[in-house]
Parts: sequence; structure tokens; C-alpha cells
Amino acid sequence: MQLSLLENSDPRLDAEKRVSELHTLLEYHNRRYYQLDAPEISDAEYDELFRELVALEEKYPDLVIATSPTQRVGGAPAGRFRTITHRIAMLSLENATNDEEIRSKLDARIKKELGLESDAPVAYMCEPKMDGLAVELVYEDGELVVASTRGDGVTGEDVTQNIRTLRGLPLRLTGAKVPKLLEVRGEVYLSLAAFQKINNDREENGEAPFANPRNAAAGSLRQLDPRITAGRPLSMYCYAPGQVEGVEFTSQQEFLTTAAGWGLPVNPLVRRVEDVEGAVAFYRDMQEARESLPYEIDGTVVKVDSFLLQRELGVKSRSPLWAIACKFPPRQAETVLEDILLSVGRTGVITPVAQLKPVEISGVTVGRATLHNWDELAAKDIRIGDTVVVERAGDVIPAVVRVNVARRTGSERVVPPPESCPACGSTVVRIADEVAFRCMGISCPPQMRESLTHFASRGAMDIEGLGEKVVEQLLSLGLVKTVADLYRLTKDDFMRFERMGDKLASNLLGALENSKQCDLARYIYALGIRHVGERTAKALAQAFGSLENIENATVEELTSIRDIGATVAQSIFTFFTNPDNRTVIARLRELGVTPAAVAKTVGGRLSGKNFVFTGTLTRFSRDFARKLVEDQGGNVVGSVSRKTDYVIAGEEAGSKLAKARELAVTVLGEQEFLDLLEEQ
DNA sequence: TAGCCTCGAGTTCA
DNA sequence: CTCGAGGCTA
Repeated sequence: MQLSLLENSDPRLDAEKRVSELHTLLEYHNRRYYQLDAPEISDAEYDELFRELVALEEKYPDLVIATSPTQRVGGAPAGRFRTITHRIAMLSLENATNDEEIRSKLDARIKKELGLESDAPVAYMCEPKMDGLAVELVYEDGELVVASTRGDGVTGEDVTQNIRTLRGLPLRLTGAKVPKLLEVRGEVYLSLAAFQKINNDREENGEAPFANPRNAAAGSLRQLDPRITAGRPLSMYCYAPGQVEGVEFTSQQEFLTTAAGWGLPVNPLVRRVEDVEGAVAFYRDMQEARESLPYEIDGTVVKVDSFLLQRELGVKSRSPLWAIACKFPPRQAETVLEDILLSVGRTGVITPVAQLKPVEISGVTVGRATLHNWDELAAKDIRIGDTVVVERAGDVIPAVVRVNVARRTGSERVVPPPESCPACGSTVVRIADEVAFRCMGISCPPQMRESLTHFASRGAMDIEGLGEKVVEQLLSLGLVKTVADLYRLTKDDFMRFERMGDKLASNLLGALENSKQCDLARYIYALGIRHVGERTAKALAQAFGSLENIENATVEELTSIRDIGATVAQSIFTFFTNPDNRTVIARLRELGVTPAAVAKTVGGRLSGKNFVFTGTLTRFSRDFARKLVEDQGGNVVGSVSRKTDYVIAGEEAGSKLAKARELAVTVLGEQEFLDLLEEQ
């Protein structure tokens, strides 16, 4: 297939022609590659065509059509990959940062939980912690069918096509007794050699190099087109099973050996140890081996080897009790703290921020770091002009660790807490027992700016296009004083802005209009009541059903809601009794901002009811049961108390059942529990 | 009353 | 990600 020559002189028309031509070309080569397995052009040539199309589509967004090859591999740019819900949530791990924490946060805790003597040995499996990104592979009848990223742990992105390009990964499991279903988790990473090669290529092409192998691996896995991923030699090591059918493992060691037998890559450095001291030794060994490994690791992972013990220990909300990540000390750098800036947040809290002489830490240049508060500042005795040690906490957020006192010259300056707001000059107050200093100004510009952006933000009213830039212009032109004013804006108002065309203005107006009918929960969250975040807003919406009910709620009514205590209730009550706030809400209502009332009773049949599960459930999993209860507004808690309404006893229920009897709490069997949920 | 655990708020860089 | 603070349970 040949490319035609373009002769037209109108660039827009040229682009249109070329786009359609590229569609045909790419589709053709896709067929040759995927279906006929007989490509006519190299991957690099294909990439070039693909990039050309991406570039054209970026320049002329209206030329993007649903059938474009750029849209084909996984959908539109916003959510370009299909979402996958993990059958079992992919949890994160708690961290230990030194030997002692491995002993206390893992070993000692486990023994306490299991009621073991403190010197009883527990066997652990130790693994290097690869610095990459977690993925989950699903093999059905031995065949790789889906691969997804960890995402937020509950849902991730479908990266099957990209994962299929990993040469070290079997598309079909080998060996005897391949299970019906095997979900396997592991870490996708780039070897240092591959990382070097990619960055060399990028620099030759005038592209910005990746900061570190992990970023490069993440970038490669999230490519629109699998062929680009194919050019990036990613690797993977498997480390944990997910849902499995047709096979059973009794230990982590057995799992790893079996997985390797099926052809799955398993890190050969894993080591089983007889007790926690072995795990500590492994941690030390790996720290030493770190520099000579062909890939980056950022620590080790220690897991209880026995799956039986793992099940017995169970999980907390975000991490299992039976494993811990032992992090190596993060990479640090020294630099000069040039200044301490004061930033004012949405709630008026004044935060000191370090302005640093730019310094590179693990590939990224860092110029600022939060100093949190003045207690912290004083504790670390940080002064302007100090030479400080900086690290990136969790390899992301920069933090000032300590001052290099040896380099003090005596000309350093201490920054005292502000007596008046650096932005508006209002009084600054430190509420007793609180760490924060707060600006009390009612029309403090940064506070107004932040509350407006918060109102428009994604979790709140989700007004697309109303970001910081627009908000600042609205404020400086005096067009908006409260959130209600947003809904009075006209197209002409927006057209006065810099870099605001007809199109953007209409989009913004559309987004505003759209936001008028939002969930009650989002609306409550958007109001920015102190102590009321996304979660509490949701709870309020569910409990009260309408804004009017919340506005008129008493402190007692508010306190009766789970997770709302005296402080939060008072804050909500105060917010709604404030006449200014009432005015804004009334105006919003007049302007048509009417959040959908929530039917209080929807799923709320069990609201306020506390459930405890005990024993082995045979008909459903605990997670599933928890979902059922929560869907109907009930709570699931861990232990039986007077506040418990129902105890659901499975087989071999133990102490919790006894406690329930003692406290005369209703005990239900599994069937009775299901019946209760069915009742209407 | 202490010791979890969860939520809220603030923050960095590409 | 981290810190502080609020709420709940033992």
C-alpha cells in the first residue's frame, strides 16, 4: 500500500485528508499484523504513522472519530483503557523502615494476634521489592485472557494487549495440572539496561528522557498502542495469587514454586526463613546487593509463609496483617533552603513551604517541599539559609528531613508563625490544642480562590473548565464573590478573559448548567464545611435525604449518625446557622442549583444496624456479605459489643458467638441472614 | 483513657 | 504521601 502525495495548500483540508488516509493505512497494517501475522512494515514505521495520526488529532480534535485507530486500542483518551474490577482487591502493604520495625510491626503483632509466645518462630517468605508497577494477570484454562493494572486496588485498567508483549511471560501456562482459573499478581519492571536503552533512544529523538525506570515502565505500559510497548523490553516477576480455582496452595513458597513450574517468572532471589531474624538478615543482604542488581528494588517484602496462618490473620481495610514492605532508606540530597513561603489553604490554615535551591533526587528536580506546620519547623529547627537534607517520601512528595547543622554560618533566619495573614492581613489565630495557625479573614483572597476551585473540583460539583486560572480571573475582575455568583455569569463575562474563546465559554456555561442537578452528597461536599469531606458528605446525604433536612438538623440528630461526633456535628450545625452561609445556599437554590434529593430509605433498611461475622462462612465470602449489608445501609464491625444488632455465625464460630450470647445479641445463621436481607 | 483506624486537608512534579 | 484530629472500641 502506497501513500498518496498531498497537493492541497489548505492545511485544515490537508489534515483532514491525511487523517482519513492514516486511518486506512493503520487499519490495513493492523490486519496484516494481528490477524494475518504477516506485517509489511516494521514496528518503528508503524509507530511513526501512529504518532503522526495522534499529532494531527491533537491539533484538530474535531477530526477524532470513534473508529480512528487511536481510539481502537482501548477507547477515548479520558479513560483510554477499559476498567477492570479485581475479583479480590489488590491491597497495599504497611511499611517498615528499619530492622526494629520488621520485628515490632510484623512479627510481634502477628504473635499477639495469634496468641503465640513471643519467642515462637513464624516462618516467612522474603522477596525483593521490585520498583515497578503492580499488575494482575488472569489465566483461564491456562490461557492469558486479561491483564490489568492495580489502579486504586479495586479497579484497574485493562492492559492486556500491552502485557502480551512481555517476552518473558507465557501466553499459555505449561506443565501438568494447569488450573481452571489462575489470577496471579506481580510487578512489571524495566531492567536498568532496558531503561538506559529507552532513554538513549528518546534523547536521540529529541524526547525528554524518563526520570527513572519505574516511570518508564509505567509510561510504557500505558501506551495507546501495544506496538510501542513491544519496543520497550518490560519484564515481570510474579509474587502472589489472586482468585484461584482448580488448585490449592498451602504456602507462599509452594505457590511460587508451582507458578515457576507453569512457566511464570519468579524472582530467583526469594528466600524462605524460619523466623523474623531471617527476614531481618534478608533485608540487610538485599540492601547490600541493591547496587549490583540489574534492576531497581526499593526494599524487601516479608510475608507469613503459611496460607493457613495468612487467612487466620486476615486483612485490615487497606493492608493485610500478614505481610510488610521493608523499605530501604529513600535517596536523599542536600540543598540550600532559600526561603520559607507562607501558603494559605481553603480553610485558612497557613502552611510554611520551603523554597529550595533546585536539586535532583532520583531523577526528579525538586524545588519546593512542605514544612507542614510550625511545630515541625521548631522541632527540626529549620531556618532560612540552612543547608538541609531532602528526600522524596514514598519517592513522591518531597520532604525536608533535617538540617545539616555543621554548615550553619550564623546568618540563618528563624521564621516565626505569622501574626497576621500574609495574604489579606487579617488576624491569625491558633486554636487551643491545634497545631495549625488560621487566618480568620472572611474575604481572604487565597481562601476564596481555594473554596471556589474546591466547589468546582471533580469530587464536588465537577464543573469542567473552572480551574484555578479561570477562578483567579473571576475574582480579580470582581465578577464572583460567593459560589452562588458562578451561576449568574453570562457568556459575555467569560469572553472578557484572557485566552477564552467562544467555544470555551460555552463549554463552561454548559458545565455550570449541568452541575445544577448533582448528587446531594457532592453538593454538601462542595460547600466546604469544616470536617466534612467526601465520606462524611455521603453519610449526611444518606441519613437526611435532602439539604433542607440537614440545614435544620439539631446537633443531637447529627451526632446520632455513625462517625459523626460532637466536633463534626457542631461544625455542621454552625455552618448552617451562619446567616451568610444561609444566604448563599438560598441564592444557589433560586438560581436552580437543586441537588437531587436522595430517598433516605433506599438501601437504608438496615441503616444504623451493626453486623458482626464470625466463624467460617460457607455460602458466601465475608467481603460479599459486607457488601450486601452495606448496600442496605448497615455497618459491619469486627467485634461484638452492646451496640451490635446481629451476629452472623458460620461454622465453628468461637468467642464472638459466646460474647453475643452473653450480651443477648441476635444470632443468625447464614440462611437466616440471607432471609433478613430479602425481607422487604 | 489509650490505642487503634479512618477521614480530612494540604502538597509536589511531570 | 503524610500529618493531625475525630470517633469508636476495648
